[in-house]
Amino acid sequence: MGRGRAPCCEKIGLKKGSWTPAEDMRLVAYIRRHGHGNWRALPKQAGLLRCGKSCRLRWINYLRPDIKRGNFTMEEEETIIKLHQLLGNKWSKIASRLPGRTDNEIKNMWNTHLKKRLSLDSTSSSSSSSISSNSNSTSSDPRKADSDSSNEDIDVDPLSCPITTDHKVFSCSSSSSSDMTDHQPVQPLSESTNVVDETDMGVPVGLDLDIWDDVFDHDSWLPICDWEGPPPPPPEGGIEATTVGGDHGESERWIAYLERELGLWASWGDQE
DNA sequence: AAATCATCCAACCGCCTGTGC
DNA sequence: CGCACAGGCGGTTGGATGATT
Repeated sequence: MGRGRAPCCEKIGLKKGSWTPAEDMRLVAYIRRHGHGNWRALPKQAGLLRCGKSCRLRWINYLRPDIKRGNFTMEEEETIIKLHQLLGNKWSKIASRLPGRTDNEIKNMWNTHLKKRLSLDSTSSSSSSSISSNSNSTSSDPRKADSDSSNEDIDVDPLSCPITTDHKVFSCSSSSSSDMTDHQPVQPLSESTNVVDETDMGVPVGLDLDIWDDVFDHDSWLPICDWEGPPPPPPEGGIEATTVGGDHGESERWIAYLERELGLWASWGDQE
């Protein structure tokens, strides 16, 4: 690209802006059923009036079941700072060392919190803080930082893989070049486990999806929270790594969680 | 209570890279 | 080898929300 390539999608008639819960559910349903082999073709096949890029971004940054949401821990922040020293603005590489965190999330975290914090640190203690000195050089102009020879060749993880914090961790069986945004495409569900129904609004039910660690007991996978009560708390504890094709109970629990997260619970209840 | 300002973060945009033909 | 395409990345934007006046 960069060679006069046409836009990734027809701009006309495609929706932009925030995603609605129904769109989210439709996207999740499609990906869990068919995988995402071709992002450009996906929205059409899934019946979404969205650009393929938009679908991909939404999936990676928000809908992927292995996303860890909630505040960054101190360990995570320190990890980001250290990795930024090494890698510069290579957010996807940094994200690959922080299981459950997306490059976008880390980038936002850096721009809104860590950069300020480091600049404050550097001014308050003008002594030789390697972090502040390095971050200054990299954050001012990331492209320069990228071309810096010290950052250039860090393709292989200079640290052990991955840097873990107190949360659930992905297996690191894949090669070092992979990262969180570069997982193998989600595999379609097998027919036997693939029970996807769609309501009139395209909301799937019976998906085989993963579940939050905080929401379900790890051994029994029974819900910890009261499902008849208020919605479950935000998944601050992170989510277990994906195991596509797990048992059906997982599906239902996950979809129940999604329904609540996306605010579809009430509307579904109305429909039934 | 209303207006204004500041902050956060989801999403978009444009460019780059990798791959197949 | 060159081209076209798709995926991916990083920078930026703008709406939403919270804080302050």
